[in-house]
Amino acid sequence: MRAKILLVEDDASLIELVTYNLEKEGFDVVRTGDGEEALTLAEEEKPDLVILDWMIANLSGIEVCRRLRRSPATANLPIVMLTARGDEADRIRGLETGADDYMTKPFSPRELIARIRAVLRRLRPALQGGQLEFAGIAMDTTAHRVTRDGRTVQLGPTEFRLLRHFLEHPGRVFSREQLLDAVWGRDVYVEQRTVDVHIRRLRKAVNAGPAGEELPDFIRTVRSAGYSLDTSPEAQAA
Amino acid sequence: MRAKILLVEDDASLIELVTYNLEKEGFDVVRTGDGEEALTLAEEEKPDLVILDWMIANLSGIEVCRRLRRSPATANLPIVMLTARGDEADRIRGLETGADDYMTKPFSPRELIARIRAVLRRLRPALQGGQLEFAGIAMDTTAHRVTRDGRTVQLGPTEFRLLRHFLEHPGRVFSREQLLDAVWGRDVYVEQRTVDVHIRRLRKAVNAGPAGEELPDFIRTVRSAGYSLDTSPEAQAA
DNA sequence: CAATAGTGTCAAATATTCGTCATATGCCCC
DNA sequence: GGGGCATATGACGAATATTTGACACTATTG
Repeated sequence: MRAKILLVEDDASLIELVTYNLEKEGFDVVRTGDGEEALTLAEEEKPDLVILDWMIANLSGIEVCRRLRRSPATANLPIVMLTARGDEADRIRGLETGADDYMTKPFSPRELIARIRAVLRRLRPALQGGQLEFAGIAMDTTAHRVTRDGRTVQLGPTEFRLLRHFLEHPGRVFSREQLLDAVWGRDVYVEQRTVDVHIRRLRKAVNAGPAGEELPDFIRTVRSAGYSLDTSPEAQAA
Repeated sequence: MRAKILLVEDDASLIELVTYNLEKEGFDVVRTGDGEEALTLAEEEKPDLVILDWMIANLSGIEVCRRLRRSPATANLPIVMLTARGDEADRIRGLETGADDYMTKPFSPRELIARIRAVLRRLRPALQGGQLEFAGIAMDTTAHRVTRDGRTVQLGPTEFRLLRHFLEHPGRVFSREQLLDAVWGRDVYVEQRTVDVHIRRLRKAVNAGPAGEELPDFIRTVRSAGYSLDTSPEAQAA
């Protein structure tokens, strides 16, 4: 998932420089140079992070920061302040008002990116790792939660590990033996056919539609070879 | 609760300066100038944050950072790198290796404190003596008060810490072992099943409705994995 | 120092998940 | 079209994991 960044800045050349670098790094950028508008955009666009200049029109950056923190909808939005005021007192004031990081101009775009990533790494683990996704099936490994098209799917521990293994190796075909090694453990003695049963349980749970009916199967049976996530174009489209 | 800070630094005058300022601000400080020892202390002392100098004995700061991130026990420990190397490339390397913030010498102690607070505000909201809230359950960590839908909930000390831990990491699943480490302390020998009992007591206290009846459970049991705050959409709606 | 609240263990009661089997169904090749 | 396999499916007792109530013991409080 791409992270969306709200850039609040009124210096045209800086906007260009920062936008260019952010987009190059795979972020979506929304821009404004106006403090009031920044507050509106923060609510409406639901950005993952705000870069906030101190000197902007209508409302100072620090005031925007304060208001963002006060509104429940944006109280947790990560904020990186970015400004020409290099004064120690200002930096401290910015941080105490609720900014997560503070950089003074002139700054290195690469360092800005690195700091943004550091903040996001903390705040949106989902944007980093722990999150696996495939054709509408999403797994959060830290929360131990699986959803299909947004609806929670109930899985037993073994089915959970099995699905994780498939999601970690999309498309690849695994023999029953390989699956037993990877999912059950190398030294467990279990019938190979047991895998079939768990594949069945996994299919049943994940393919169950909202109205009790069947969604397209996401596991491909490869006769005489094993199973894999179905990465064929038809399955993807579904 | 006072936050404990591990200061990894070998310049005596800096140690003194930083320690003085941290203690004045109400932090507990643990110190070492040795990289290997830093790793041991990070595990044993369970600090809330590490201040890490780049140039230290035995292992470089960056290597310590890398290893802290790699070990599951310390992977989430906040790290502020602090060093004379002001090189942009070094700063970026530090941030990319997993540091949460990066300051270069010479630095202002007040700014260091402000940055530490900014990081802790994110990572350990409870240390700031704030308000934690989730789905109608509110905890005032300074007043040691918990309410559900406005009604006060009576909790024992252990249940309180347990709930706080969940509120600080919403949605994340913790094994019994992790909970014992985090809530009871690393060196306490207690049966893992004891966790179940406290989960039960916590549930009983918090889920008790006004008319003596049951509110929806806010803790999710993840079979064979542990427990978590229930952040599923269904639970949120309730 | 008595009263009360809080803790950690245990064991019985439940609840869920697992592995296997027998049978049904499908697929491929002759 | 008919073997001969391979996979799918439903059922079930066994194995695991969690919930719960009771109890003895330890802090804490006044």
